[in-house]
Amino acid sequence: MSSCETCVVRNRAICAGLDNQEIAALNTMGRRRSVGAGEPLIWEDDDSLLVANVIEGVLKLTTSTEDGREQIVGVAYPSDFIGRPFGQTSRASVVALTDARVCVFARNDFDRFAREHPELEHKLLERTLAELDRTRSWMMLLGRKTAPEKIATFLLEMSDRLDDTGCAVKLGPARRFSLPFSRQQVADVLGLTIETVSRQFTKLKNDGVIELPSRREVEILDRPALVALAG
Amino acid sequence: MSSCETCVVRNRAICAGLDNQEIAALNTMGRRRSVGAGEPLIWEDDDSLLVANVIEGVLKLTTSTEDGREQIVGVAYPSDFIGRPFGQTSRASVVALTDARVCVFARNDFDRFAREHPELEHKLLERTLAELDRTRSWMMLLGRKTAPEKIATFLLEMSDRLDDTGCAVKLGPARRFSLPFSRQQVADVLGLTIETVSRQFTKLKNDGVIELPSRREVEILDRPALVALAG
DNA sequence: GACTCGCCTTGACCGATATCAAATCGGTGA
DNA sequence: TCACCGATTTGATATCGGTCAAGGCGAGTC
Repeated sequence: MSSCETCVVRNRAICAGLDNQEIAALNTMGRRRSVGAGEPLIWEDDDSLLVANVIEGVLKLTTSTEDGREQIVGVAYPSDFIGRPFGQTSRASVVALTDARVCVFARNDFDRFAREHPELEHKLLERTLAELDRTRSWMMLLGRKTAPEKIATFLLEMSDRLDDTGCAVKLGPARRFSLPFSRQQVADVLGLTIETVSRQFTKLKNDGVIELPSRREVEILDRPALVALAG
Repeated sequence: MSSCETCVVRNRAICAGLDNQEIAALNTMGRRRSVGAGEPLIWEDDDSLLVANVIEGVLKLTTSTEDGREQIVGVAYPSDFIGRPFGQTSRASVVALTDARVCVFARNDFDRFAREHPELEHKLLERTLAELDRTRSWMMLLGRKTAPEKIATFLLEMSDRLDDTGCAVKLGPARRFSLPFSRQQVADVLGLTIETVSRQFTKLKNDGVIELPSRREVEILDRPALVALAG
Protein backbone atom coordinates (compact mmCIF):
# COMPACT_ATOMS: atom_id res chain seq x y z
CA MET A 1 0.00 0.00 0.00
CA SER A 2 2.59 2.49 1.07
CA SER A 3 5.38 3.52 -1.18
CA CYS A 4 7.68 3.65 1.83
CA GLU A 5 8.44 0.40 3.56
CA THR A 6 11.64 1.35 5.28
CA CYS A 7 10.46 4.73 6.44
CA VAL A 8 11.85 7.22 4.01
CA VAL A 9 13.92 5.03 1.74
CA ARG A 10 11.31 4.10 -0.77
CA ASN A 11 9.47 7.35 -0.77
CA ARG A 12 10.51 8.47 -4.21
CA ALA A 13 8.74 11.77 -3.99
CA ILE A 14 10.89 12.84 -1.09
CA CYS A 15 14.10 11.03 -1.77
CA ALA A 16 14.61 11.91 -5.40
CA GLY A 17 17.89 13.74 -5.47
CA LEU A 18 19.27 12.24 -2.30
CA ASP A 19 22.12 9.78 -2.66
CA ASN A 20 22.24 6.44 -0.87
CA GLN A 21 24.37 7.71 1.95
CA GLU A 22 21.94 10.54 2.64
CA ILE A 23 19.00 8.21 2.55
CA ALA A 24 20.75 5.95 5.02
CA ALA A 25 21.33 8.91 7.32
CA LEU A 26 17.69 9.98 7.18
CA ASN A 27 16.70 6.42 7.82
CA THR A 28 18.76 6.23 10.98
CA MET A 29 17.18 9.39 12.33
CA GLY A 30 13.58 8.42 11.69
CA ARG A 31 11.58 6.07 13.90
CA ARG A 32 8.44 4.32 12.84
CA ARG A 33 5.40 4.77 14.96
CA SER A 34 1.87 3.45 14.81
CA VAL A 35 -1.07 5.69 15.65
CA GLY A 36 -4.49 4.18 16.22
CA ALA A 37 -7.59 5.79 14.72
CA GLY A 38 -8.59 8.69 16.95
CA GLU A 39 -5.19 8.97 18.63
CA PRO A 40 -3.36 12.29 18.58
CA LEU A 41 0.13 12.73 17.23
CA ILE A 42 1.06 16.29 18.11
CA TRP A 43 -0.99 18.31 20.53
CA GLU A 44 -2.17 21.77 19.76
CA ASP A 45 0.01 24.46 21.39
CA ASP A 46 2.59 21.79 22.02
CA ASP A 47 6.18 22.63 21.33
CA SER A 48 5.78 20.79 18.07
CA LEU A 49 8.65 18.46 18.78
CA LEU A 50 7.99 16.26 15.84
CA VAL A 51 8.22 16.22 12.13
CA ALA A 52 6.74 13.17 10.51
CA ASN A 53 6.23 11.54 7.18
CA VAL A 54 2.98 9.63 6.70
CA ILE A 55 3.58 6.06 5.60
CA GLU A 56 0.06 4.70 5.76
CA GLY A 57 -3.33 5.99 6.85
CA VAL A 58 -4.99 9.39 6.97
CA LEU A 59 -4.62 12.06 9.65
CA LYS A 60 -6.39 15.36 10.27
CA LEU A 61 -4.90 18.72 11.20
CA THR A 62 -7.28 20.79 13.26
CA THR A 63 -7.59 24.06 15.11
CA SER A 64 -10.33 24.74 17.60
CA THR A 65 -11.77 27.60 19.59
CA GLU A 66 -11.98 27.60 23.37
CA ASP A 67 -15.68 26.83 23.23
CA GLY A 68 -15.10 23.64 21.29
CA ARG A 69 -15.81 24.56 17.69
CA GLU A 70 -13.40 22.66 15.49
CA GLN A 71 -12.14 23.24 11.98
CA ILE A 72 -10.13 20.68 10.05
CA VAL A 73 -7.45 22.75 8.33
CA GLY A 74 -5.66 19.97 6.51
CA VAL A 75 -5.63 16.26 5.83
CA ALA A 76 -2.41 14.25 5.58
CA TYR A 77 -2.23 11.24 3.28
CA PRO A 78 0.64 8.78 2.75
CA SER A 79 3.89 10.53 1.74
CA ASP A 80 2.67 13.87 3.17
CA PHE A 81 4.72 15.69 5.76
CA ILE A 82 3.37 16.68 9.15
CA GLY A 83 4.78 19.18 11.58
CA ARG A 84 6.58 22.41 11.46
CA PRO A 85 10.30 22.39 10.79
CA PHE A 86 12.49 25.37 11.67
CA GLY A 87 11.70 26.86 15.02
CA GLN A 88 8.15 28.17 15.05
CA THR A 89 5.49 26.09 16.69
CA SER A 90 2.51 24.98 14.75
CA ARG A 91 -0.90 25.77 16.13
CA ALA A 92 -2.64 22.73 14.69
CA SER A 93 -3.20 19.42 16.42
CA VAL A 94 -2.83 16.17 14.52
CA VAL A 95 -5.14 13.20 15.05
CA ALA A 96 -5.25 9.95 13.11
CA LEU A 97 -8.52 9.34 11.28
CA THR A 98 -7.63 5.76 10.44
CA ASP A 99 -5.00 3.50 11.94
CA ALA A 100 -1.82 5.04 10.65
CA ARG A 101 1.89 4.48 10.47
CA VAL A 102 4.21 7.43 10.41
CA CYS A 103 7.94 7.94 10.34
CA VAL A 104 8.85 10.36 13.08
CA PHE A 105 11.87 12.63 13.35
CA ALA A 106 12.96 14.78 16.27
CA ARG A 107 12.53 18.24 14.89
CA ASN A 108 16.00 19.44 15.71
CA ASP A 109 17.63 16.47 14.00
CA PHE A 110 15.42 16.93 11.01
CA ASP A 111 16.09 20.65 10.77
CA ARG A 112 19.83 20.09 10.83
CA PHE A 113 19.65 17.35 8.26
CA ALA A 114 17.44 19.39 5.96
CA ARG A 115 19.72 22.40 6.10
CA GLU A 116 22.63 20.21 5.08
CA HIS A 117 20.70 18.66 2.19
CA PRO A 118 19.35 21.30 -0.17
CA GLU A 119 17.62 18.74 -2.38
CA LEU A 120 15.48 17.70 0.54
CA GLU A 121 14.67 21.32 1.34
CA HIS A 122 13.73 21.87 -2.26
CA LYS A 123 11.30 18.96 -2.14
CA LEU A 124 9.86 20.30 1.08
CA LEU A 125 9.42 23.71 -0.47
CA GLU A 126 7.61 22.30 -3.48
CA ARG A 127 5.30 20.32 -1.24
CA THR A 128 4.63 23.24 1.01
CA LEU A 129 3.81 25.47 -1.95
CA ALA A 130 1.41 22.84 -3.28
CA GLU A 131 -0.22 22.51 0.12
CA LEU A 132 -0.60 26.27 0.33
CA ASP A 133 -2.37 26.26 -3.03
CA ARG A 134 -4.72 23.52 -1.90
CA THR A 135 -5.39 25.34 1.34
CA ARG A 136 -6.18 28.55 -0.50
CA SER A 137 -8.69 26.91 -2.76
CA TRP A 138 -10.28 25.45 0.36
CA MET A 139 -10.65 29.02 1.67
CA MET A 140 -12.79 29.80 -1.35
CA LEU A 141 -14.99 26.85 -0.42
CA LEU A 142 -15.27 27.86 3.24
CA GLY A 143 -15.93 31.53 2.59
CA ARG A 144 -18.11 31.54 -0.48
CA LYS A 145 -19.66 28.20 -1.31
CA THR A 146 -23.12 27.00 -0.27
CA ALA A 147 -23.70 23.74 1.56
CA PRO A 148 -24.58 21.75 -1.60
CA GLU A 149 -21.49 23.12 -3.36
CA LYS A 150 -19.32 22.27 -0.38
CA ILE A 151 -20.54 18.69 -0.27
CA ALA A 152 -20.14 18.17 -4.01
CA THR A 153 -16.63 19.63 -3.96
CA PHE A 154 -15.74 17.45 -1.01
CA LEU A 155 -16.95 14.25 -2.67
CA LEU A 156 -15.01 15.02 -5.84
CA GLU A 157 -11.86 15.73 -3.85
CA MET A 158 -12.26 12.48 -1.94
CA SER A 159 -12.75 10.55 -5.14
CA ASP A 160 -9.51 12.05 -6.47
CA ARG A 161 -7.54 11.31 -3.34
CA LEU A 162 -8.76 7.86 -2.40
CA ASP A 163 -9.15 4.53 -4.05
CA ASP A 164 -11.72 1.99 -2.96
CA THR A 165 -9.51 0.66 -0.18
CA GLY A 166 -9.34 4.03 1.53
CA CYS A 167 -5.70 4.56 0.67
CA ALA A 168 -4.19 7.38 -1.25
CA VAL A 169 -3.19 5.57 -4.40
CA LYS A 170 -3.86 7.40 -7.60
CA LEU A 171 -5.31 5.60 -10.56
CA GLY A 172 -7.60 8.35 -11.64
CA PRO A 173 -10.71 9.35 -9.68
CA ALA A 174 -12.45 6.53 -7.84
CA ARG A 175 -16.09 5.80 -8.57
CA ARG A 176 -16.56 4.17 -5.22
CA PHE A 177 -14.59 4.78 -2.08
CA SER A 178 -14.60 4.52 1.65
CA LEU A 179 -14.59 7.80 3.57
CA PRO A 180 -11.95 8.13 6.29
CA PHE A 181 -14.29 10.71 7.90
CA SER A 182 -17.30 10.43 10.17
CA ARG A 183 -20.19 12.77 9.43
CA GLN A 184 -18.95 15.06 12.18
CA GLN A 185 -15.51 15.18 10.60
CA VAL A 186 -16.94 15.95 7.19
CA ALA A 187 -18.78 18.81 8.88
CA ASP A 188 -15.51 19.98 10.45
CA VAL A 189 -13.78 20.00 7.07
CA LEU A 190 -16.55 21.96 5.37
CA GLY A 191 -17.53 24.38 8.11
CA LEU A 192 -21.03 22.90 8.42
CA THR A 193 -23.01 21.02 11.06
CA ILE A 194 -23.45 17.28 11.09
CA GLU A 195 -27.17 17.64 10.37
CA THR A 196 -26.58 19.72 7.26
CA VAL A 197 -24.02 17.22 5.99
CA SER A 198 -26.45 14.39 6.55
CA ARG A 199 -29.30 16.16 4.78
CA GLN A 200 -27.13 17.01 1.78
CA PHE A 201 -25.93 13.41 1.49
CA THR A 202 -29.50 12.20 1.62
CA LYS A 203 -30.56 14.70 -1.00
CA LEU A 204 -27.78 13.62 -3.38
CA LYS A 205 -28.84 10.03 -2.86
CA ASN A 206 -32.50 10.79 -3.52
CA ASP A 207 -31.52 12.72 -6.65
CA GLY A 208 -29.64 9.68 -7.94
CA VAL A 209 -26.27 11.44 -7.93
CA ILE A 210 -24.63 9.14 -5.41
CA GLU A 211 -25.29 5.86 -3.68
CA LEU A 212 -24.50 5.26 0.00
CA PRO A 213 -23.93 1.50 0.41
CA SER A 214 -22.96 2.01 4.04
CA ARG A 215 -22.28 4.91 6.40
CA ARG A 216 -18.69 5.25 5.35
CA GLU A 217 -18.97 4.27 1.70
CA VAL A 218 -19.84 6.43 -1.26
CA GLU A 219 -20.45 5.53 -4.86
CA ILE A 220 -20.62 8.26 -7.45
CA LEU A 221 -23.38 7.53 -9.95
CA ASP A 222 -23.44 10.82 -11.82
CA ARG A 223 -20.07 12.55 -11.76
CA PRO A 224 -21.02 15.31 -14.23
CA ALA A 225 -23.89 16.28 -11.95
CA LEU A 226 -21.50 16.49 -9.01
CA VAL A 227 -19.09 18.62 -11.01
CA ALA A 228 -21.92 20.95 -11.94
CA LEU A 229 -23.04 21.22 -8.32
CA ALA A 230 -19.50 21.92 -7.13
CA GLY A 231 -19.51 25.16 -9.07
CA MET B 1 9.10 53.15 4.29
CA SER B 2 10.32 50.05 2.52
CA SER B 3 13.26 48.12 3.78
CA CYS B 4 14.28 47.46 0.20
CA GLU B 5 15.39 50.36 -1.92
CA THR B 6 17.43 48.51 -4.49
CA CYS B 7 14.95 45.73 -5.01
CA VAL B 8 16.24 42.81 -3.07
CA VAL B 9 19.51 44.12 -1.71
CA ARG B 10 18.30 45.66 1.49
CA ASN B 11 15.64 43.15 2.24
CA ARG B 12 17.32 41.55 5.19
CA ALA B 13 14.64 38.98 5.70
CA ILE B 14 15.34 37.47 2.32
CA CYS B 15 18.98 38.16 1.83
CA ALA B 16 20.37 36.99 5.13
CA GLY B 17 22.79 34.25 4.25
CA LEU B 18 23.45 35.41 0.72
CA ASP B 19 26.86 36.85 -0.02
CA ASN B 20 27.41 40.10 -1.89
CA GLN B 21 28.00 38.43 -5.19
CA GLU B 22 24.75 36.52 -4.92
CA ILE B 23 22.84 39.61 -3.99
CA ALA B 24 24.29 41.38 -7.00
CA ALA B 25 23.16 38.51 -9.23
CA LEU B 26 19.62 38.58 -7.86
CA ASN B 27 19.59 42.31 -8.28
CA THR B 28 20.47 42.06 -11.95
CA MET B 29 17.65 39.61 -12.56
CA GLY B 30 14.90 41.56 -10.86
CA ARG B 31 13.11 44.50 -12.43
CA ARG B 32 11.16 47.06 -10.51
CA ARG B 33 7.61 47.68 -11.49
CA SER B 34 4.88 49.98 -10.26
CA VAL B 35 1.31 48.78 -9.97
CA GLY B 36 -1.50 51.26 -9.46
CA ALA B 37 -4.27 50.60 -6.96
CA GLY B 38 -6.78 48.26 -8.57
CA GLU B 39 -4.38 47.04 -11.23
CA PRO B 40 -3.72 43.31 -11.62
CA LEU B 41 -0.27 41.78 -11.46
CA ILE B 42 -0.78 38.16 -12.43
CA TRP B 43 -4.02 37.00 -13.96
CA GLU B 44 -5.88 34.03 -12.66
CA ASP B 45 -5.27 30.88 -14.72
CA ASP B 46 -2.35 32.64 -16.31
CA ASP B 47 0.84 30.72 -16.77
CA SER B 48 2.11 32.47 -13.68
CA LEU B 49 5.14 33.86 -15.43
CA LEU B 50 6.18 36.00 -12.57
CA VAL B 51 7.62 35.77 -9.14
CA ALA B 52 7.75 39.04 -7.28
CA ASN B 53 8.86 40.58 -4.05
CA VAL B 54 6.69 43.35 -2.64
CA ILE B 55 8.65 46.52 -1.98
CA GLU B 56 5.88 48.87 -1.07
CA GLY B 57 2.09 48.73 -0.93
CA VAL B 58 -0.47 46.01 -0.30
CA LEU B 59 -1.82 43.48 -2.79
CA LYS B 60 -4.59 40.92 -2.62
CA LEU B 61 -4.57 37.31 -3.81
CA THR B 62 -8.01 36.15 -4.86
CA THR B 63 -9.87 33.23 -6.31
CA SER B 64 -13.35 33.53 -7.74
CA THR B 65 -16.15 31.35 -8.98
CA GLU B 66 -17.57 31.61 -12.48
CA ASP B 67 -20.61 33.45 -11.19
CA GLY B 68 -18.49 36.21 -9.70
CA ARG B 69 -18.22 35.37 -6.04
CA GLU B 70 -14.77 36.33 -4.85
CA GLN B 71 -12.67 35.22 -1.93
CA ILE B 72 -9.47 36.96 -0.90
CA VAL B 73 -7.12 34.09 -0.04
CA GLY B 74 -4.09 36.11 0.94
CA VAL B 75 -2.72 39.60 1.35
CA ALA B 76 0.85 40.53 0.44
CA TYR B 77 2.67 43.24 2.38
CA PRO B 78 6.15 44.67 1.80
CA SER B 79 8.86 41.99 1.79
CA ASP B 80 6.32 39.24 1.03
CA PHE B 81 6.74 37.01 -2.00
CA ILE B 82 4.13 36.66 -4.70
CA GLY B 83 3.84 33.99 -7.33
CA ARG B 84 4.50 30.35 -7.62
CA PRO B 85 8.04 29.20 -8.22
CA PHE B 86 8.81 25.76 -9.62
CA GLY B 87 6.54 24.78 -12.42
CA GLN B 88 2.97 24.57 -11.21
CA THR B 89 0.68 27.42 -12.00
CA SER B 90 -1.00 29.30 -9.25
CA ARG B 91 -4.75 29.63 -9.36
CA ALA B 92 -4.91 32.98 -7.61
CA SER B 93 -4.97 36.39 -9.24
CA VAL B 94 -3.04 39.28 -7.76
CA VAL B 95 -4.40 42.82 -7.66
CA ALA B 96 -2.89 45.84 -5.96
CA LEU B 97 -5.04 47.33 -3.21
CA THR B 98 -2.88 50.44 -2.90
CA ASP B 99 -0.35 51.85 -5.31
CA ALA B 100 2.47 49.37 -5.04
CA ARG B 101 6.02 48.79 -6.13
CA VAL B 102 7.23 45.26 -6.65
CA CYS B 103 10.45 43.64 -7.77
CA VAL B 104 9.62 41.22 -10.55
CA PHE B 105 11.55 38.14 -11.68
CA ALA B 106 10.91 35.93 -14.66
CA ARG B 107 9.94 32.68 -13.05
CA ASN B 108 12.42 30.54 -14.90
CA ASP B 109 15.33 32.79 -13.97
CA PHE B 110 14.19 32.86 -10.39
CA ASP B 111 13.76 29.10 -10.23
CA ARG B 112 17.24 28.50 -11.54
CA PHE B 113 18.77 31.03 -9.18
CA ALA B 114 16.93 29.64 -6.18
CA ARG B 115 18.03 26.08 -6.92
CA GLU B 116 21.61 27.23 -7.05
CA HIS B 117 21.32 29.14 -3.76
CA PRO B 118 20.10 26.90 -0.96
CA GLU B 119 20.07 29.74 1.56
CA LEU B 120 17.48 31.54 -0.53
CA GLU B 121 15.42 28.39 -0.83
CA HIS B 122 15.60 27.95 2.90
CA LYS B 123 14.25 31.47 3.46
CA LEU B 124 11.50 30.80 0.97
CA LEU B 125 10.60 27.60 2.75
CA GLU B 126 10.39 29.35 6.11
CA ARG B 127 8.18 32.05 4.66
CA THR B 128 5.96 29.58 2.91
CA LEU B 129 5.53 27.56 6.08
CA ALA B 130 4.62 30.72 7.98
CA GLU B 131 2.14 31.71 5.30
CA LEU B 132 0.61 28.25 5.43
CA ASP B 133 0.12 28.62 9.19
CA ARG B 134 -1.52 32.00 8.75
CA THR B 135 -3.75 30.65 6.00
CA ARG B 136 -4.80 27.74 8.18
CA SER B 137 -5.83 29.93 11.05
CA TRP B 138 -7.83 31.97 8.55
CA MET B 139 -9.67 28.75 7.62
CA MET B 140 -10.82 28.50 11.21
CA LEU B 141 -12.21 32.00 10.90
CA LEU B 142 -13.97 31.32 7.60
CA GLY B 143 -15.44 27.99 8.63
CA ARG B 144 -16.37 28.46 12.23
CA LYS B 145 -16.52 32.07 13.34
CA THR B 146 -19.60 34.30 13.43
CA ALA B 147 -19.75 37.68 11.72
CA PRO B 148 -18.92 39.69 14.90
CA GLU B 149 -15.97 37.37 15.61
CA LYS B 150 -14.74 37.68 12.05
CA ILE B 151 -14.83 41.48 12.15
CA ALA B 152 -13.07 41.66 15.52
CA THR B 153 -10.37 39.22 14.39
CA PHE B 154 -9.91 41.18 11.20
CA LEU B 155 -9.48 44.51 12.98
CA LEU B 156 -6.93 43.05 15.38
CA GLU B 157 -4.97 41.52 12.51
CA MET B 158 -4.99 44.83 10.65
CA SER B 159 -3.80 46.66 13.72
CA ASP B 160 -0.91 44.21 14.02
CA ARG B 161 0.04 44.44 10.38
CA LEU B 162 -0.34 48.13 9.67
CA ASP B 163 0.88 51.33 11.19
CA ASP B 164 -1.02 54.60 10.84
CA THR B 165 0.49 55.31 7.43
CA GLY B 166 -0.94 52.15 5.94
CA CYS B 167 2.42 50.46 5.62
CA ALA B 168 3.53 47.22 7.11
CA VAL B 169 6.02 48.48 9.66
CA LYS B 170 5.90 46.82 13.01
CA LEU B 171 6.11 48.89 16.17
CA GLY B 172 3.56 46.93 18.11
CA PRO B 173 -0.14 46.98 17.30
CA ALA B 174 -1.46 50.26 15.95
CA ARG B 175 -4.26 52.03 17.79
CA ARG B 176 -5.29 53.88 14.70
CA PHE B 177 -4.73 52.86 11.11
CA SER B 178 -5.90 53.28 7.58
CA LEU B 179 -7.50 50.25 5.96
CA PRO B 180 -6.16 49.27 2.54
CA PHE B 181 -9.53 47.58 1.94
CA SER B 182 -12.90 48.86 0.77
CA ARG B 183 -15.94 47.46 2.55
CA GLN B 184 -16.43 45.04 -0.32
CA GLN B 185 -12.86 43.82 0.04
CA VAL B 186 -13.24 43.36 3.77
CA ALA B 187 -16.29 41.27 2.94
CA ASP B 188 -14.24 39.25 0.45
CA VAL B 189 -11.58 38.56 3.08
CA LEU B 190 -14.07 37.42 5.69
CA GLY B 191 -16.57 35.54 3.56
CA LEU B 192 -19.38 37.99 4.34
CA THR B 193 -21.47 40.50 2.40
CA ILE B 194 -20.76 44.19 2.30
CA GLU B 195 -23.95 44.93 4.23
CA THR B 196 -23.03 42.62 7.08
CA VAL B 197 -19.57 44.19 7.30
CA SER B 198 -21.08 47.66 7.41
CA ARG B 199 -23.59 46.73 10.09
CA GLN B 200 -20.91 45.15 12.28
CA PHE B 201 -18.66 48.18 11.94
CA THR B 202 -21.53 50.42 12.93
CA LYS B 203 -22.37 48.24 15.88
CA LEU B 204 -18.77 48.33 17.17
CA LYS B 205 -18.81 52.10 16.82
CA ASN B 206 -22.11 52.44 18.69
CA ASP B 207 -20.77 50.17 21.42
CA GLY B 208 -17.75 52.44 21.83
CA VAL B 209 -15.27 49.74 20.83
CA ILE B 210 -13.93 51.55 17.78
CA GLU B 211 -14.12 54.96 16.17
CA LEU B 212 -14.46 55.48 12.41
CA PRO B 213 -12.96 58.90 11.60
CA SER B 214 -13.44 58.30 7.90
CA ARG B 215 -14.46 55.45 5.61
CA ARG B 216 -11.00 53.99 5.46
CA GLU B 217 -9.77 54.83 8.94
CA VAL B 218 -10.21 52.89 12.14
CA GLU B 219 -9.30 53.77 15.69
CA ILE B 220 -9.40 51.10 18.33
CA LEU B 221 -10.85 52.51 21.56
CA ASP B 222 -11.28 49.30 23.53
CA ARG B 223 -8.80 46.64 22.47
CA PRO B 224 -9.66 44.18 25.27
CA ALA B 225 -13.27 44.22 24.11
CA LEU B 226 -12.15 43.43 20.56
CA VAL B 227 -9.95 40.59 21.80
CA ALA B 228 -12.88 39.18 23.74
CA LEU B 229 -15.15 39.42 20.71
CA ALA B 230 -12.59 37.75 18.45
CA GLY B 231 -12.94 34.55 20.49
C1' DG C 1 -33.07 -12.69 19.16
C1' DA C 2 -32.98 -8.55 21.79
C1' DC C 3 -30.28 -5.11 24.48
C1' DT C 4 -27.27 -1.27 24.20
C1' DC C 5 -24.44 2.31 22.62
C1' DG C 6 -22.88 5.45 19.06
C1' DC C 7 -23.63 7.44 15.07
C1' DC C 8 -26.62 8.98 11.78
C1' DT C 9 -31.04 10.69 9.93
C1' DT C 10 -35.17 13.22 10.10
C1' DG C 11 -38.34 16.78 11.59
C1' DA C 12 -39.81 21.28 13.47
C1' DC C 13 -38.39 25.62 14.35
C1' DC C 14 -35.31 29.65 14.78
C1' DG C 15 -31.99 33.06 13.92
C1' DA C 16 -27.96 34.95 11.68
C1' DT C 17 -26.76 36.51 7.54
C1' DA C 18 -27.99 37.23 2.69
C1' DT C 19 -30.83 39.67 -0.43
C1' DC C 20 -33.27 43.42 -2.24
C1' DA C 21 -34.22 48.22 -2.06
C1' DA C 22 -33.77 52.91 -0.72
C1' DA C 23 -31.50 56.69 1.56
C1' DT C 24 -27.28 59.00 2.77
C1' DC C 25 -22.55 60.28 2.58
C1' DG C 26 -18.32 62.08 0.62
C1' DG C 27 -15.51 63.25 -2.86
C1' DT C 28 -15.04 65.39 -7.66
C1' DG C 29 -15.71 68.36 -11.33
C1' DA C 30 -18.51 72.06 -13.51
C1' DT D 1 -21.96 76.11 -4.45
C1' DC D 2 -24.19 72.50 -6.69
C1' DA D 3 -24.92 68.28 -9.21
C1' DC D 4 -23.43 63.81 -9.74
C1' DC D 5 -21.70 59.28 -8.87
C1' DG D 6 -19.95 55.55 -6.57
C1' DA D 7 -19.41 53.80 -1.95
C1' DT D 8 -21.54 53.06 2.22
C1' DT D 9 -25.22 52.77 5.43
C1' DT D 10 -29.74 51.62 6.76
C1' DG D 11 -34.13 49.21 6.47
C1' DA D 12 -37.38 45.35 5.33
C1' DT D 13 -37.71 40.74 4.23
C1' DA D 14 -36.25 36.06 2.79
C1' DT D 15 -33.63 32.05 3.28
C1' DC D 16 -30.08 28.91 4.28
C1' DG D 17 -28.14 26.51 7.55
C1' DG D 18 -28.02 26.02 12.65
C1' DT D 19 -30.27 24.34 16.90
C1' DC D 20 -33.02 21.37 19.50
C1' DA D 21 -35.32 17.10 19.86
C1' DA D 22 -36.81 12.56 18.48
C1' DG D 23 -36.17 8.35 16.14
C1' DG D 24 -33.77 4.83 13.52
C1' DC D 25 -30.07 1.84 12.20
C1' DG D 26 -26.05 -1.14 12.66
C1' DA D 27 -22.47 -3.44 15.09
C1' DG D 28 -21.21 -5.63 19.17
C1' DT D 29 -22.53 -8.35 23.17
C1' DC D 30 -25.10 -11.40 26.04
